[in-house]
Amino acid sequence: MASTNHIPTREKVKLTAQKLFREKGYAAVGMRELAAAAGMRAPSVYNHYRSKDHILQEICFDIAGQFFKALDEALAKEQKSSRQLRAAIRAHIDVIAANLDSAEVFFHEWIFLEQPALGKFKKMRQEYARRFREILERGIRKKEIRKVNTRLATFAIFSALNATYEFMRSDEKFSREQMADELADMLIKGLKNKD
Amino acid sequence: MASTNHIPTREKVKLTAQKLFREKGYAAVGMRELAAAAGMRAPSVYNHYRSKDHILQEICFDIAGQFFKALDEALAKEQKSSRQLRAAIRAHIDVIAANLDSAEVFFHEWIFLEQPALGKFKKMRQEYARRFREILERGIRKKEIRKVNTRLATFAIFSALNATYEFMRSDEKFSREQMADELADMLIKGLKNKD
DNA sequence: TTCCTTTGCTAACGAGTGTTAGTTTATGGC
DNA sequence: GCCATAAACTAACACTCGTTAGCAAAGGAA
Repeated sequence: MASTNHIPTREKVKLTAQKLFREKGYAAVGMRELAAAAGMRAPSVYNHYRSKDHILQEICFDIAGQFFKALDEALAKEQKSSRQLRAAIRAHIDVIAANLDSAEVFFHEWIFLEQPALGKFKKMRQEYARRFREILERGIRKKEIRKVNTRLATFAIFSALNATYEFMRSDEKFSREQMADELADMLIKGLKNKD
Repeated sequence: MASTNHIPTREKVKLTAQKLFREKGYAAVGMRELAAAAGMRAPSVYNHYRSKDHILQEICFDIAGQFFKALDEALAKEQKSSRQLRAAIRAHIDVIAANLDSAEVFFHEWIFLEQPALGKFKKMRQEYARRFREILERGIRKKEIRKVNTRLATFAIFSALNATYEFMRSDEKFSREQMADELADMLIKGLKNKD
């Protein structure tokens, strides 16, 4: 039975889960709470999802797919490394902005995934990071980017980017484009004044 | 009864909690599991801590105090803004490095604090961020730092710094000093090559 | 050694957990 | 309208949760 908002019930469960998991943490949200927030009783959720873990899996892997897709598309448009870096940053932020709740779940709650999905997810995270690192390494080889520890830099870039959800929640006066540009500037040009 | 390692039992409970809360998340670690890992039964923990929440409080507020202390000491030694920023970054990383487990609990698990501790903690976070932002704003006024959105920059800096625990766990070949310097360089000078 | 306090234990409480099984209701197709 | 299926429900299972109460053991001081 589709809900009254024309959102399919399964989708509603997922959206509700994203929100609650993000607000309270996966482990602290029970199926009864989730079901009630979605407008049903807990056992009904099992008509749509096999288990609580499967909800988490779908949330995490869906948005992971979006990050990869956005990155691929962004990289396909640019050749120069610092431009690629900027485009990658932009792509990453766009995905976060379009999926605030699930992005937060993706960043924080994946540790609760059960095997074998957990192992698969870890590999995906590593692969995505590797692609960012490649951009940096290419840029270093071409002398476009300073010689840095690319592993450390990748960690720093990701965490800076991944915290943008907090900023997005607190200040809506920024367009995505502006924020992406400012962040990219900060990371690429640094904070020090050149005057 | 002090444990056989000459670590007071209460301290052992705390260290164990830090580790488990960080590994599995506060909500997913039960008192029975925590007690067993500390070498006792769950009800015995209540001889040392009033509640599970009080353990979390002590973890969070203790390290918060360390962050503030380290920051104050670092700022007292420097006057120039970009040097202050570097010192602040260094101080922050030092605290993380010395308290890997509790730092992670501090970053991720504070949302589980119960009121009124939660409200108090949020204020502390904001105050700490405000101090960083002040460094940036002072530097901008003195033209030492580029004109940036200081709120966004503070978010980015913090998250970049706060993710260093992940890097510290994965690669021990770096000294703290080196890592602090490289991160500070990345944030202050940026990634782009000036050659 | 004795006594008191602290700290460990066992047993249990009242509450919550994810999920299954079976029944009832709603929906969609003919 | 009828029928089959999907999706909602209730009841309940087996388990876990944080914690209290009371007893036992250990440690420290006199």
